Amino acid sequence: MPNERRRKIAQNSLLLKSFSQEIQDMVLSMSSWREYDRGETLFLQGETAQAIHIVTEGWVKLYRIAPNGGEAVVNVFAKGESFGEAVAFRGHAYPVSAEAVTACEVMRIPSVALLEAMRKDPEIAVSVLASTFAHLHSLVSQLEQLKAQTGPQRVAEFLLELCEHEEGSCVVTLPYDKFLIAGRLGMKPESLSRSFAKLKTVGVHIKRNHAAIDNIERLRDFSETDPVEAWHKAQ
Amino acid sequence: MPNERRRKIAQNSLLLKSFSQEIQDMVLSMSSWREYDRGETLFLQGETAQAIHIVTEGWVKLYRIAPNGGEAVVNVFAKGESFGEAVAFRGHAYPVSAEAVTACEVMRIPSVALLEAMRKDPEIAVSVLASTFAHLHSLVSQLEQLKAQTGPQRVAEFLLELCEHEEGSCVVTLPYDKFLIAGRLGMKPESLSRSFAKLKTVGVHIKRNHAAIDNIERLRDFSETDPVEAWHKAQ
DNA sequence: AGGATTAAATGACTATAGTCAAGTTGTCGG
DNA sequence: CCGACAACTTGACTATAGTCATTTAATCCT
Repeated sequence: MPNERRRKIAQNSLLLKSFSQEIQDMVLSMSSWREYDRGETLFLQGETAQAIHIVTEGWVKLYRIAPNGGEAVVNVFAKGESFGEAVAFRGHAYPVSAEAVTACEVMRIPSVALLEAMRKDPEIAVSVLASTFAHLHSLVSQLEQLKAQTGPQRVAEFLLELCEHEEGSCVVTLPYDKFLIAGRLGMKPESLSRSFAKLKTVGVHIKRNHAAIDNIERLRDFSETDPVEAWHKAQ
Repeated sequence: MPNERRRKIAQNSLLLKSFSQEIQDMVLSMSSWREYDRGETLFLQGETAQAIHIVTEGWVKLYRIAPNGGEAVVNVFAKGESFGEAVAFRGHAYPVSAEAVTACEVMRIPSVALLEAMRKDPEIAVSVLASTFAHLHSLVSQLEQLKAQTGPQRVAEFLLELCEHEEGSCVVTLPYDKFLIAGRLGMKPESLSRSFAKLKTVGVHIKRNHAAIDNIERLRDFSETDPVEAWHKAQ
């Protein structure tokens, strides 16, 4: 039975937050919950999905191993985020594998719980769709970044997403190790390191797992500039 | 009011095919339908979605313009495919723009039609999720390809998806022009051209808009091999 | 059929990112 | 405080893909 802190985080997730109190309680009472060590596997691609997951602590990565052996990080989820909605609902095979990248806590909502909730209130389906749409949107953004931006620009955008503010300067904490950030951005750790070095010219300084951004607008400008211009600026 | 041919195609779409006859009729009676010339815009990113689209003839591309001006083709849809489910349902802004890449016919299902259908039969939501999941899955595959495969390997995979069979030889028709194929695969037309040239060494020959594949298994082998090995093979 | 227009292929060159190897820094346990 | 280990950075080199210019081929239009 989930404790209070976990309940709260799960209830605030995009998936559950618009449910009525009653349905939230029902769903949560059917859910189980587990801790994972760093590096542990939650599920593998090809397994049949029977549950939706909500991260209540730590970070979980979804990745895919291509037939040629290459790993592609599809997404990394933080506390309060859910994944696997659309798959679990249909009982399909997972198209990705999931692994704990830090020690973490994950809530597991059996798909039958949601199907039952949906029967009580068809509006539930709209919430599930909303979560799924958020994932869809995030994938579309990633595709855009990979196809239309250079490495340093993707890194800039990644940092900007971590910023709380829209302007001025700030210091952000890198949420997970650089190896994983590189994977998430579709590059090798060495390239990430070189991208960071290039960003020095637009006022970004990396120290341990913190990035100091002198001027957020300047960084945004860099990420939104044409690659060839950006190159001149970074000289 | 949709004619018979269009009805049939729409009814066979992943979105509508599992609906009961009655609900299909209701949804279709609320739908409208339009022809577009090549190059015409169906909608632009940022517009509010109020309908789901089903292609009943021709090809439609979804693309996104990055802030730096780069275009990223997110997907290209053929006859019988639907898009925009998750967005329309929520009334969000489209995250992508849509354009006719050939002259085409598109059916427009207002989201209210589906919401009403869902109220009659909550199982409808499962169909919508199924379609959405298919899109999600396709995006995940694309990400994997971009992150973990070389250009020629992506082209090989693209050709394999067009094949009807699993083995032997075959001739496939390139569904749209090379400029668009290049965009879909995240490369420039010149690179696509060079990729085709490399695929000659694994028995692929391009003539006009047809690709002759001598041996499907050999091509699959190429697309699934480690990039460095693939390089030696293609020498 | 023939010239005009567009699509595609090729060549030369550059940039961007990957690879491999060596160095640096930081962390943790004793 | 020191050594061992891991994470990260840097350097040299290579490959892969992008850019720009040019050639070749295909299509269109009277």
